[in-house]
Amino acid sequence: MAREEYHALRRRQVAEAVERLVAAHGLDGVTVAKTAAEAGVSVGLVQHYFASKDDLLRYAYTQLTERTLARAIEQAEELDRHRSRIQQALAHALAERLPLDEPRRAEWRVAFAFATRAVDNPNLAAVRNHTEAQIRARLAQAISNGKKCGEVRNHTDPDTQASRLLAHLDGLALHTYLDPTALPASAALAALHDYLSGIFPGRCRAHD
Amino acid sequence: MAREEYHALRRRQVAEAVERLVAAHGLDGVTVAKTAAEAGVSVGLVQHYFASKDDLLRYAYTQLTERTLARAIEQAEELDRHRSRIQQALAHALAERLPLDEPRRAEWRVAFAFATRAVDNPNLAAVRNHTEAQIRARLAQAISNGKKCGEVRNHTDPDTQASRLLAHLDGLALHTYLDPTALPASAALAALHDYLSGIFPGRCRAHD
DNA sequence: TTGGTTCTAATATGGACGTATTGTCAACGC
DNA sequence: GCGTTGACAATACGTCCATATTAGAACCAA
Repeated sequence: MAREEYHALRRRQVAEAVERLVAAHGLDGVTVAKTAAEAGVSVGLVQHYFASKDDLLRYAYTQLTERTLARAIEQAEELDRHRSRIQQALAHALAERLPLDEPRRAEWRVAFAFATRAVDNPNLAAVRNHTEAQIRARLAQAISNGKKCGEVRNHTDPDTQASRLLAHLDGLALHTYLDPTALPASAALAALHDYLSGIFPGRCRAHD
Repeated sequence: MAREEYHALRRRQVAEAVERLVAAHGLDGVTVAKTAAEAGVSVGLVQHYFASKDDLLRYAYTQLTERTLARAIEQAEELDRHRSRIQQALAHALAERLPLDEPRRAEWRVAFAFATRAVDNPNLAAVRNHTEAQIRARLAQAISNGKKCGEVRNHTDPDTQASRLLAHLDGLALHTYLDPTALPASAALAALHDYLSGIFPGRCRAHD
């Protein structure tokens, strides 16, 4: 294995340990020593691969956002290949972001922990805003496509609706996460579908 | 001043110092020593009035939620007295929860910090869920009133819509808070109004 | 072989923090 | 008057943490 590959691999191993710790005990529960133990390495190794704890957290967060974004894109493209309605494709892709079951709940927990810390941490904020901008752009593109296709009304503004959709999604996710009795996962999913129906009231006139 | 009053006053003074610290430096920035300094008292005093740091935070959070809830209710009742449309009254009351300007941003920051910590802290979670339930109930009541009045469609389910409305609101607040460039405060407010228009499409047939 | 990086580990350091302990002083009941 | 209790302050204690330091092992170059 090339030296560089090895380097990247090690960093990923440690970053994954961070994720597990955040999922289990929150961001406050992450310490360098615990991370090293979780990854089965020494503190020195962690220090060798990361200049500081902040550096470590930033890397872990970047890793996480890139992975989830890639998965969402893949989801959307998969459904696109099957010529589903845009609304359907979005519903599936966005549902990935809802804490519907335990694995997704854990992922959301980690992503959210980082997002909130990003408020006071410009490094993390940069990572978050970059990813969010990508997602928003893709959503806007999807809505724009919907207009050409006839699923979306002509006077709909893609950028505005994309922002609102994302906010709505995260609001549902937040509430389901914080108090699942008040907003059960199924209710959140139903709300997402209804909201999407509001943006995509029509039928696609034709596929190609 | 009665013994008990004095006691309550002291506790409030300290809790207010906690709020200022959270607003300025986040929940992580709150230490017992800093709280004492901010309140202009000694560490011993804080210890005297609060059994533990957790106790202190719980009290501060309770204080905060009660105050904001009372303000929202007052807002709504004020507008009710002026016989505004229910939609208008809700719009005003709910806008209080959006980080539209610096003071509200600071308040939201504090409330949000506690809400997120509530995930790992059953004590704080109890405080949060209790308040949220009250708000949801009032929203549902407002929507229900809207049905009787003709502002709301007959097939609308008040509880469901109240939950979704609250989630939407918090999603907007969250996004505006985390990245005001992506979702400016004005856009969040506009989104809230549009969303409310969806629930309240009609006109009130009559007042009394 | 020698010498120098790179990788990994163990341990040291210094600071921050929550809380316990102790002391002081005033008010109050007896 | 005198002990007791409540309000407050100062400081001590023990823990945890990020990071610095030091040391050794592995590998490659000269």
